[in-house]
Amino acid sequence: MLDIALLRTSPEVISRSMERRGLDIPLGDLVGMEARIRKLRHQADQLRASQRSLGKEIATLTGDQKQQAIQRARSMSNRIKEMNSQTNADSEEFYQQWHTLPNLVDPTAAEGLTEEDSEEIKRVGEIPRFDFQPADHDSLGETLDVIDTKRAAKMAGSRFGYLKGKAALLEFALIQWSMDHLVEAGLVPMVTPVLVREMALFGTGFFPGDRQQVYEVPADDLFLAATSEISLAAYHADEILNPDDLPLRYAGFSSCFRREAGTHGKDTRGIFRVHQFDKVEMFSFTRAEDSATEHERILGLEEKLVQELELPYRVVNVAAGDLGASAAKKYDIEAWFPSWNTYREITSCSNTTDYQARRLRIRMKAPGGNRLVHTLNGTAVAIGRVIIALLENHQQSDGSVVMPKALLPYLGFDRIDPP
RNA sequence: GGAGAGGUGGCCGAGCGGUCGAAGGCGCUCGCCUGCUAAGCGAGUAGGGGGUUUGUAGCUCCCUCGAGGGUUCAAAUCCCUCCCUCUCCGCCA
Repeated sequence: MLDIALLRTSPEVISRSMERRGLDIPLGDLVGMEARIRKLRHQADQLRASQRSLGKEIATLTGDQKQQAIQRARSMSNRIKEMNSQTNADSEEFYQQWHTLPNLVDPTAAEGLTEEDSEEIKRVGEIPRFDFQPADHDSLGETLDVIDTKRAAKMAGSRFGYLKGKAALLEFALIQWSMDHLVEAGLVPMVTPVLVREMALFGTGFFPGDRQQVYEVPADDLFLAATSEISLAAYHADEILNPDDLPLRYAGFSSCFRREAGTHGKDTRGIFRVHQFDKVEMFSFTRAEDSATEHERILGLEEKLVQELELPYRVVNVAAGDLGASAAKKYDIEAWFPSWNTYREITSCSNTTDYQARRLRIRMKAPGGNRLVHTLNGTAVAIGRVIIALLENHQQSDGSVVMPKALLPYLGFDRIDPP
C-alpha cells in the first residue's frame, strides 16, 4: 500500500511509477475521492466535537434545560451518523482501489514490461559441455528413481512430485547446509506456519491481486502460504520495533503451496513448477535508509549459496512491468538448465520498501514520530528447483549425478547412481 | 469436541453509563541529589488520522480500552456477533 499523503502532494510520482509497470490507472478519480472523504470526515469531526462538549454539559444540567440540551444533542448525533455512513461507504470504495495499487518502482529497476526485458547483470560459472546427450531432470529423476511424478499424479494430481531415496536426503542436506550459512550470516532460523490468515496475505501484498494463486481452507478461514515470506513478514505485524534491533534478519523454512492458476501447459514436465515445494527463505526488516544495501547483501548471500552448489547462473534485474505488487526492485538468479539450453529462475529477492510494512503496520521508534520500516525477502534455497538444477548440471555419461563438494559433509554419499 | 474464566497503555492492574485515553504500581527517559553504585526526589512516557502552519515546531479536533455492529444526548463500562488467550476433561503427533 502506498502512502496516501503522496496522492495529495505528488500524484504524478505515482502515475509515473504505474506507467513504468505498464498500468493505466486514472489517479484523478482517486485524488478527488480522497479529498471529498477527508473534507466530509473533517466536518463530521467538528460536529462530533460540539456534540461531545454538549454531552459534558448535559451531565451538569437538570430539568427542562437538560431535556432541551438532550434534544439538540440527539439531532447532532443523527446528523453525524449520516455523515459517517456516507464517508464509510466512500472510504471503502476508495480503499478497494487504493489497495490494488502496486508499490512504487525503484529508479534502478530495469525498464520494460516483460520477462524478456530483464536486465542481465552478470553471468557466473561455466556452462557444462557434455560429450553425450544430456537428459532432462524428469527422465533423470525417473531413471535414478529419485523423483516420481507419475505416482504423484495418481495420488494428488498433476504438478506434484515425490522426492525419493537420495533426492529426499539431498533435501535435508540442502536445508541444513543453507541454514548453517544463514545462521553464520546472522539470520535467525525459523520454521514457520504454512496456514495463514487473510491478514498476512493482504499485508504482504498477495491479496487482493494474486488471490487466485493461493489455496484456501474455507472451513477455517485459513490459506496455505505460497512462501514463508508471508509468515515471516507478518511475524512483526502491528509492532513498533526498536531501531537498535534493526536489521532483523530471519531464515524461514517451510513448505510452499501455489495453485499455478493460468499456467496450464507451461513447464508440465518434471517438478520445475509444482503446487507444493519446500524452501528456505530469507527475510529482513531494516531502517528505510538501509534497505538498498540490505537488498545487495541478500543477493550476495544467494549468490554464495548458488556458487557453492557449483551451478552456472546469471543475475538479472527484473523489469518494472514484471515486478510483483509489493516489490520496488527485484533480482532473480537464474541457473543454467542444459535440457532447456537456457537460464531459469531459482532464486528471487525483492526490496518491498515500506509497502508491506504499511499494510502490516510495522514501524520503528523514531524521534518526531514512528516510521515505517522496510522489508525485504529472498530465496535461499528453493529445494525442488535446486535439486533438478543439480541433477541436470552434474549428470555424468554413465547416468549418475555427482554431488557438489559443499554438500558432502551433509550428505553421506557423493553421487547418485542408477539403481 | 465438552465445561469454565478472561481479553484495558511496554508490563502488571483498577475502573463496570457522564467531567476516563483511562487510578495505582513496575519499567523506561530526562533532571536533581548522593564519593561511586543502590536508594531518594521531581517531571515526562500509547497509537493512528485531520485542521491550522513554510514546518517532522506549537496549538487544536477526531478515532482507538481484542474486532465489528447495536442501544444512548453520552459506552472501557449495557446488548449482539465474531476472533483470540488461559484452565479442566476428552482426543491426538
